[in-house]
This record gives sequence, structure tokens and C-alpha cells, in this order.
Amino acid sequence: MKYDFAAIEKKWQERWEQTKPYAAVTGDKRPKFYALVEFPYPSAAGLHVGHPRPYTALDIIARKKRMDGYNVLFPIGFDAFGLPTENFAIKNHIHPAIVTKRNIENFTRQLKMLGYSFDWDRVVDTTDPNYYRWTQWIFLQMFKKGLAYKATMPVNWCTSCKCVLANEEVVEGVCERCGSEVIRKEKSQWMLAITKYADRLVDDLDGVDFIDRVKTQQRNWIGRSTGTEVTFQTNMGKPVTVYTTRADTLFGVTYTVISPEHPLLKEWRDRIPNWDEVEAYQAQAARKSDFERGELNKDKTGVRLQGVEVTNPATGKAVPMFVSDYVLMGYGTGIVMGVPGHDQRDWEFATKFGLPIVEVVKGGDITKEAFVAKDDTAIMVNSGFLNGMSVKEAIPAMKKYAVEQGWGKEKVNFKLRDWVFSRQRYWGEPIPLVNCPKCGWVPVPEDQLPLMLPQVDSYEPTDDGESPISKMTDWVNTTCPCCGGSAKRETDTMPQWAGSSWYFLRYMDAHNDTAPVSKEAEEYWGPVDWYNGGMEHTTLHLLYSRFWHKFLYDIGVVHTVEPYAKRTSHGMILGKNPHYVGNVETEEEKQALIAKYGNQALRPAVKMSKSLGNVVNPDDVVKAYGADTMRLYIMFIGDFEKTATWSDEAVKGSKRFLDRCFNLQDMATDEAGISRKNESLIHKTIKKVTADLDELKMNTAIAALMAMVNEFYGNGLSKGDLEQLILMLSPFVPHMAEEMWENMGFAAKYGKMAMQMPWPKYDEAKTIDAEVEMAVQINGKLKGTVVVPLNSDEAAVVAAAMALDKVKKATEGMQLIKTILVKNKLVNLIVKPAR
RNA sequence: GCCGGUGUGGUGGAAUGGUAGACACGGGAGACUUAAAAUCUCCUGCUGACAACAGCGUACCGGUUCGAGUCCGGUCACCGGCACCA
Repeated sequence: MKYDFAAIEKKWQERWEQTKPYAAVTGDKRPKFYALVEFPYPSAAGLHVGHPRPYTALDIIARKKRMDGYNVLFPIGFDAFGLPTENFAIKNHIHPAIVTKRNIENFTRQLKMLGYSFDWDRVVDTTDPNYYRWTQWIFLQMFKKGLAYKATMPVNWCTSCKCVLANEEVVEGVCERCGSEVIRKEKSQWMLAITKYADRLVDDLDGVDFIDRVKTQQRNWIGRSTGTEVTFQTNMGKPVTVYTTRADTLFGVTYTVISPEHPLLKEWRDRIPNWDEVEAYQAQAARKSDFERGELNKDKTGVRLQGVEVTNPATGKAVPMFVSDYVLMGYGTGIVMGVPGHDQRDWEFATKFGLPIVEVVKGGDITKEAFVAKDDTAIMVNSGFLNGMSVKEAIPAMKKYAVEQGWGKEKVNFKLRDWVFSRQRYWGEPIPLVNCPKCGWVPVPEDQLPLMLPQVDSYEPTDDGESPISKMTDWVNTTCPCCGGSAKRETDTMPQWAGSSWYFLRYMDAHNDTAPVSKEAEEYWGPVDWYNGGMEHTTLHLLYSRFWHKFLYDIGVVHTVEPYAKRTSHGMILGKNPHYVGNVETEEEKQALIAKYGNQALRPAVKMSKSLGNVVNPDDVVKAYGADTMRLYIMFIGDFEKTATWSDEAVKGSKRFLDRCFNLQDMATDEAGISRKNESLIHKTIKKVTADLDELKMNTAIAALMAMVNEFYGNGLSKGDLEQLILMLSPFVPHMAEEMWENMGFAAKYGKMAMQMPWPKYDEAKTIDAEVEMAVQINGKLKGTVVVPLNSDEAAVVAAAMALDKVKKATEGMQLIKTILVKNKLVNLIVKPAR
């Protein structure tokens, strides 16, 4: 029998399309299991080879859970709003909705081609008005609770996309999406107050099963720090407040610094003799992008505010104030105290401006660099009542004192900023608000949702930074829902991240037209039991959706605090680097590659890209080897969490394995049960594969199946043996498994498809052999192995070991002083020369 | 700079402190074949020309242990994230 994968896959996909064996049943009595993968952005390029890795892994988990008797929800959808589609539409003069529809069709074809067990009746499309109606609804609830607000502030502005970006979308000073320069621009923007949830977003991480690096990254991004706000009196009338995590170093303060953007400067301008200088510095700082300020300005700059004096409350001494752009307006109070002895930035600034450097913590050499004490062995000096304390003791002691004295209080700060939520683009959810001259911002009434995107002639972004929709005066001019007077609609749209912030809830009840999700459906399916997605979404989608979910919890839409019980993450699939130095022979060629491509040339594998010509298209792989081979290979490629390199050569190995499996059909004897000779092997394999699947160790599970098949080739096998193999193969390679299941008569025998059968069980007793091979070591060095009955005692094992020639030789003239026995594993004989 | 991770054959990768290199790719030999492909069987860490055998081997240096790829301390390299967050 030949393995005709094309015909087999077509046959089974058609059958599944008709019988829908993957439908999830809300309210079913079986235990529920909700497995979720990040829905794709349907790009024009189609499915990338990176998509099948997480999709296949969770498809296998979902299939295994069904075999374990769970009612599984494994849905898919499309995150279809976004700039690439809009840009494509602009370039080709096609409406984004048409482009989107086309791309979704192509993605759907490709996903079905790979045999995923998605419930296709629950597909979510974020651009569908029946969906974004509820995205708008959730936004309005936030607006009503005061979490959505409009603020004029400097924002990240992508010069190419002509659009604002959230902090999370700016990577190394450039636009995450297009790589263009990001500048700061004053703009009035809708904001979401994610910072109000900052504490909960940190604290609730303790209660979920996310891989550690996700938790760590989220904690770092939110950046909670507990410190003290200290008030310094000034000679300018008003006192100023600084934030510090090192209240213990207050005695070491020799100056203070204010951010160039600080509003207080304007108030003081008339009383600052060198105001011209200060103003020039402000202008200079404003011209720099954030990136420049961070990257290029390690060299400290600043201007002393002449005439300004502030009083250190700990010492009662006056110190000067400077303006410098190393102090950020957006964090703390925008003013910091300078402790050059124990903060490296302050040290650099003080050194440059010739300010005194005072040692208040003993242990370093503050003439060379700041001494940033971290442990509790560092001792305070020159610090009044703190002298002799450790840093660890001094921080709370000073904090307590400052509070008692009335010039200090405990304060928690976050690096997390509120979420800039408006975009000046067409292809997004319209923000459903109306601006009335009398009533201010008024929500579009809920019964008028969805607020549909208007039809426009041109989606081109405008140079003045307004949304293309702003030109649609018919749409923009409306009446105020509150007073009936004339008013204007908000023309900004929501960011790409809006639709994905709650999509997992919609899957539970995809066609509901009275609520985002019904209470019954949410209480049955929530929370997501296992969510897998890319690390690149850790501080974007994952954080945003946790925030939205917590809000929905607060307003009673969902019943759990966290949306996802478990989060795992897959590594990227890289392509071979065509410019890798290892590809060429001679030294000259290598040098030429390094000269041309730099460090790039030293990496054997790099991100796939069109320009490098190393992109692998799943369509091609499926055409050449079949979907099952594609699925198997992408799982066998390596550790799921690590990056892996695609290899066209290695794919063949997976195909070969499937051929070998298929050929077993002709080799199997008629014996219906598990054969005696393979019994132990099969039970061991079931045990191994079952355990590996739960830990997402697909590569070693497949290796165990391969080893079992290799044994079958040596031992022969029964029909019953093959039955067990088919069941275990079923989640990995569903098409071939069903074909074999039917061919061998199991479908007729059980009246079920393999995927509907219970997962094979193993008998622990049958995984244990009567005899074991044990390692024999002399002084820790391996000398050979012995085969002994299971659970042999020390005497028996030593006797067997001593019978080995090598052991005899090695122990000749030696005295045995100690024996270490690891039961059924190894014996280590410790010997020394006899006297 | 800070946080997190990784480092194992020609290659991808396996190994609860207990026989390093499972499984696979590639390579070699044989069988089948007029021949090739495919398939099947065997071999394949390095060095000592081969075998027996011996030595050396998990980035590097040191430690703990009867025993370390695994644990501890230090160093180096690479990857990811954050980056003047006071």
C-alpha cells in the first residue's frame, strides 16, 4: 500500500468539513478545556512557516484532550484591522474590506489544509461590524468609568505611518512596524488608564501559570518601585518634591535637578537671572527624540538655575538646582535629588559640573565612581542618626523619620504609562464619541452601535496628522446625542490592539447579538486553560488583554480576574543564512562575506525574509510532502520554546518516518491484541508520549514513537500493536492516522474515528522489565555493564560486576573500601591500592 | 549598564546528580536492482593508521560529590527584553 498523502488528506479534510467532529458544545457535561492560539493577522503574503509551530502544538494538545474526554474549545479567527492592509489598499486602490476578505479566505484555505481541529463555526473577524460593535461597547464602558480620557501630551509620532504609536510600539526609537524614525509631537489623544490597573497587573501574576520569562518581562515593563517622596523647601515660594528609592542617602544630596519640560520652570522664569540660557537648553532638549536623549546623551548636559536654592530637609543646608534632560518628566515628580556619591548618573553630572561628592555609604571609592550599595553589609556614614546602620536598615529608618517630620511620604511609582489609544488612520474601529460644543464628549448611544466606518474615497493619511475620515464631513457632522445640537464625531480610530484585547471571550459565544459574550457561555468556558503565543506580545497584546479583562471583571461581564490560566511561548523559526561564512571554503571568501554583511555573516540562521530568499511557504511544503509531514517536522524540529532553523533536508526524515508507519499496515499480523513481544515496549512508549505531551515536549514524544516503529521493524508486530501506534499518531498526523485506522478495520470495529477514541492507557507494571542493565564503575569511571534481575541487592550486583574481565583487571591488587549502589542503575566500586 | 535565557558530534537536537550523544539529518558499507532512485540491514563523537584496547571529550577556570552536561563560585561568547525610571 502506498502512502498517497495528497489523496488521503483531501479525503479526510472533506469528511471533517461535513461531520464537524471538533465542534465545542457550550454547557456540555464533560469537563471543559479551552485551548487558545494567537489569531493571525491575515496579511497578503499568506501563512508564514512560523504560524504552524504554535498552531500544531496546541492542535495536538486539543486533540489529546478530546481523547481524554474533554469538551474542547479550540477556536481561530482573524485580527484583521491594521496598517499593512490599509497600505496595500492605498497602493492598489482596493477597499481595505475587500483586501481583508480576500486575505482571510486565503488564510482559511491554508489553515484547513494543515488539518487543524479548529471549530470553524466560531470564527471571529475583528473587522466584522458585529464584532467591533462590542469592541466599541467595551470602550464606551471604559469611557463611562473615566478610564478613557483625552489628553494633550507629547506622543510618539511615526514619520512614515503618519500616526501616533503607543510606548509599547516604539522599539529602539523607531516604529515597531515600519522601522521609521519616531519623533515627539504634541497631540490631543484618547488615552486608556492602564496605570490604574498597574498594581493588579503585577500582583495577579502570582496566581497564574505563565512561563517565568513572560512574568518577568511583564513585571519589568510595569516597573513598580516603592520609594519615598521628599519635600524640599525652596526660596521661590513653593516647595518642590522629589522621588527616591534611596531615602537613606539623603545626607549625601549636594544638588537637585529638574526636567527641562517641567511646568514649574515657566512660573519661575522672571526670577531666574540666566533664563535665556535655560530657555535655550529647553529648546535644545525638545529637538531631540527620546531615542537620542537616551542613546547619545550619556554625556551629561545641563544649566544651573541661578537664584534658585532648595533646602535639604535632612541637613537643613541649601543646595543648587539644575535643569538637565537626564531627568524625565514622565516619571516620579520630574525633579530628582542628586546623590553623586551613590548614583552613577549623579556622579557623572556632579563631576562634569564640579559639584561636591559626599560619601554616606562606606565601601566604595567615590573619587572613581559612584558606590551603589546593594547588600545589607554596606554601612552608613556622615549621615547623622543613620550612622552605623546598614543600607537595608537605613532606608525604612529615614522613611519613618521623614514621615514623622512631615516632609516625606511613601510612594509607589510605575514605569508603565497610560495607553495612547487613538490612531489617525482609516482601517480601525471608529471611536464612538461625539464632541458637542455644549456637552463636551458624549458617547454614541449603545443602541446605535456599531458605529460603522464610513466609505471614503481615499484612505491616505493626511500630513496634518488628522485621520482620513476627518475629510468626510457628512459623517463627521452629526447631532449631539445629549442635547440634539450640532456636533462633530471623533475621527480617530482605535489601535490594532483593541480587537485582540477581548477576542478570546467572543469565541465562547461568537454569534451573540445582545452582549459581547453571554454570562452562561463565559462562566462555562472561562478562563482560557492554555494560551500559547509569541514573546513579542508580552508587553503588548498580553498586557493589554489582561487589562481589558480585569476591567470587564470589574463591570461584571466576566467571572475571573485573569483571562488566561496558563501561558506558554514558542521560539521563532529561522531560515538558513545565505551569507553565512560557513557556506564558503576559502579564507578570502569568508573575509569578503564579513566585510559585506558584518556580524550577520557569522550567524548560520537568521530571520526569514524575502530579501534573503530564505522564506519557506507552507503551501510548498504541503504540496511536496503533505500536511502531516509538515505538522510532524515542525514539532520534531527541536525544543518548542527555543528558536529553530528550518531545514529542507530534515523534512525528509519526517516524511520517511510516515512512510515507515504506513508500511506497517502490510507487516502487521492478524493478532487482535497487543503482542507479547511488544507489550513492554508499547506500554513504555505510551507512558513516555503521554508525559511529554503534557509538557509540550513534542520532539521527544515523536522520537519515542520513532524508536517504537524501529523496534516494530525488527520484531514484527500485530494488528493490536499497530492500533496503539495509530492512536498515538492521531493528534500529530490526523489524516494518515484516520486512513490507517479505516484501512485496518478499526473504524468499522469501533464505529468511531481514531480521534474519537480514548487515549491509550499504560499499565505501570508492564513498563518494568524483569532484568536491568546496570553500569559498573570503578572509582567513578565506567568499566562496563552487567545485566541482573530487577532489584538485585548489593551483594548480587557486586558479584556480577566482579565477574567482568575489565573489573577483575582494575581491582587486581586493590582493596575494596566502599560500594555505592544505585538500585537498578549503577554500582560504583571505590578501591585503593592494597598495602 | 540592568533583567532573562543559551552554549553538547559534521548538522538539528536527547539526557529526575548516576552508562553523554536518544531520535533525526548528513556520511559510509552491504542487500535488492541491468542501472539509478526508493526501500531494507549494519556502521558512524574525537585521537591513537585498523580491531581489541587505551586516552580525551558537554564554551573556559575552579569548587562540592563515590559520581557533574546537570549543583555552587568566577570568566568568555551569543540570543532576547529593558535602558538616564532616580
